[in-house]
Amino acid sequence: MRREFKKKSRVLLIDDNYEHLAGIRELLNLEGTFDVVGIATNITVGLNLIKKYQPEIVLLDMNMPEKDGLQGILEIAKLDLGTKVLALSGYDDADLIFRAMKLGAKGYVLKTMASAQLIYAIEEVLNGKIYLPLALSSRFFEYFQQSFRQESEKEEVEEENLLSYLTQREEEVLELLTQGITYKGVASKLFISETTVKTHVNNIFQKLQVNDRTQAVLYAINNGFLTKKVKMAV
Amino acid sequence: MRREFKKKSRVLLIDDNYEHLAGIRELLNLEGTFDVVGIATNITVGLNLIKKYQPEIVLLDMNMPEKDGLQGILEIAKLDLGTKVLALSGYDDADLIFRAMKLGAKGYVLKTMASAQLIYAIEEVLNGKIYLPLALSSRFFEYFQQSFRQESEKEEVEEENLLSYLTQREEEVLELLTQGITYKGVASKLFISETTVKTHVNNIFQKLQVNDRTQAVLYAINNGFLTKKVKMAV
DNA sequence: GATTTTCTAGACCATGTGGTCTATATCTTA
DNA sequence: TAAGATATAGACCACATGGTCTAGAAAATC
Repeated sequence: MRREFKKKSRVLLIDDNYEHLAGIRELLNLEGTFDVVGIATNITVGLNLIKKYQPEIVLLDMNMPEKDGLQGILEIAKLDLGTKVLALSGYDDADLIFRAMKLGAKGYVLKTMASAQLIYAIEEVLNGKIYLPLALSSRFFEYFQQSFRQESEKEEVEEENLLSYLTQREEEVLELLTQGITYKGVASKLFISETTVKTHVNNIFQKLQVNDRTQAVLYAINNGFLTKKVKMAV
Repeated sequence: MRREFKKKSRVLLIDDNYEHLAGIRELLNLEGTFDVVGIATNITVGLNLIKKYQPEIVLLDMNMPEKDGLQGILEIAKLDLGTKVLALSGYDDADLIFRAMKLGAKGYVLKTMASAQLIYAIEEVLNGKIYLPLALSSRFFEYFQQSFRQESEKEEVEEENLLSYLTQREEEVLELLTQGITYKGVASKLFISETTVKTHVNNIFQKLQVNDRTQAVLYAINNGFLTKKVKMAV
């Protein structure tokens, strides 16, 4: 590894708990491969220090008063300095983990974890990897899958909606309507007369309980008529 | 643990490679805590065996000809027997991992991994956990974050779209159009005359380069006019 | 202060849209 | 075989919609 010949990695710490802050600084200094370029007890100060010292990685506490950690991740990203964020938290709140990762945190570790694991996490992140301990990734995935389950359940319910009463031909017509095509256009696309299209459209309106094409299109979109084909294409 | 007093867990294997199938069966039988109730070299047969033997867990190969593994996950879920699926694959394809997890796989392991790790994965999944080895979860998260990054970049681009040329009043009118309201309705809602509404609408059409309200509404929806307010509220 | 933009609103007209009713051929289902 | 659903299509009518042009008042910008 010959890490000792490498330049030390610049690290910045943001945590509203000063004790904890000092503890981590101590730990990282002892490790010897890190250079703690700054510490801050709130986001605003932290952002200024980041701009000033351009650390490679920021250890960011998630549970802070005022501007919370999620906001912090966003704002650090906005600086566009390529700063990596390793989220720190006292709790393994699935929602928080999910959102932090979604916003681009490179990792998420619990404060209760062994210091060796923290060091390891930092190194992994510095090496360009994303690090989430097994216990947390497990929580993350439960949340992740649950959100998709809810989505698909909602979709199933939606399949029992008014759209299901449409005949195949009516669906074809509706699909063209959702592209903003006129009667004439639909007629020529489906090789039927304009009046036939009108008949279909009128039947669609009655089945969807709407009065005009705009409402029909809106109903279709809101009830997954279009997305069904695109979305979740396995 | 006293695992030896527990009932053996019913396991089913699906993999188009019979050699591999037999190998895993051997491994699990040696382990002693599993009861391999069936093996199949394709999804269709596998589904029938699942219905028959109702295994607690299915080890499902992702890379199969014809019906692929993702389809398999979906169809096993549709059986609604609470069968847990542990995905097996030869490659750490991020997209495949992402989609498998999205569809509800309880875990994902590589065929190249040590057998002890496979056993561990199976046990974790049987215990109701979701198991993704660090290397794979790392790949998953890269993919996951990238998809969100693209999404937000796309949104930023979209803010530079034709919608931005609309005046405030025109936006108000458009918003009402997206609710399927007529000229008359818009006029009374905004306390202006119907002809004024028409003027606004015509201006909107020109700015959005469309010919009718349906297309305008579609443009608005597709370009985040409505969702912008709701979506991604951190 | 002059210019531009925005919001307002009218007139006129062609055409698209929606409502209703009738009707035939085909196909499915009871 | 009769009944029902579906796809087709015509006629007629009222009105909503879209295109174009003109124009005044207010606000913003230069």
